[in-house]
Amino acid sequence: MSLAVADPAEVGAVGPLSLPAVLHALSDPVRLSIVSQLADGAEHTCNSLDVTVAKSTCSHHFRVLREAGVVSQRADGKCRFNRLEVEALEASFPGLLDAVLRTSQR
Amino acid sequence: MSLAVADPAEVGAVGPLSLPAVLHALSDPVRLSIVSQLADGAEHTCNSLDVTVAKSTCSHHFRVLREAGVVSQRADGKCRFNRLEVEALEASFPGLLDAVLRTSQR
DNA sequence: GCTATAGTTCGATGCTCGTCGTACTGAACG
DNA sequence: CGTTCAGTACGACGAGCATCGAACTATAGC
Repeated sequence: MSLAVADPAEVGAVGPLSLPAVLHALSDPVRLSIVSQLADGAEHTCNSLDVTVAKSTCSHHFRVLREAGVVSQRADGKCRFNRLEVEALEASFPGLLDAVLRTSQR
Repeated sequence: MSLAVADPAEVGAVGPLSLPAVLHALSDPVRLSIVSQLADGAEHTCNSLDVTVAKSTCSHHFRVLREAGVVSQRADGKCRFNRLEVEALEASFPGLLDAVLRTSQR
């Protein structure tokens, strides 16, 4: 069964946005790279990103980012488009994303 | 012997200040609380902080923060005074500390 | 010299995490 | 219907981590 209710790792996991969870999600180099690549504002599929890990590992990292509320996912046909949750992050932790991206993108 | 050379967890661990390491150091609730309490700019000893963990655990957390370059330590008699490395953090990751403190202090 | 105090170090323990390959699901396209 | 493609779920494995108590070091005070 899969009725698309509020799964823990559902697409737009709208939780209280815990700061430790967000910081932990950003503390992994692979996830930091993902977030960095997602920062162009466009939607990306898992495959369209430049990651050096296996597919399942990539899926795991997206799950962590999703559960922390850092990214959201939208299914469209075969693909799942991922988006940085810029507004939600900015609302909860103003300036945090900017500070992280400023140094990780360079 | 202890000639005060460059130990890995020396007082003023001046490394390249890795962003993942800093984020990981800040991603633990206990350490976040420590940093938050250190944010008044004053120096604190381990004992003068309000932490709920054992002494050895506290020492461990300070070590992690030290190795990430988030805090530095100064020995004076029996006590070790800890300081937030505001300048170093601001130089490496401008705005990051502010963004973290703004939401964790409230 | 003893004792109290502040912190570190040292196992030990149990949990979490990052990684992988494989199996699975679900959609598109013949 | 069968196949391919995108992504997830499931173990499994090794490493790291948070936690503790106990032993240790070093300083200060008596």
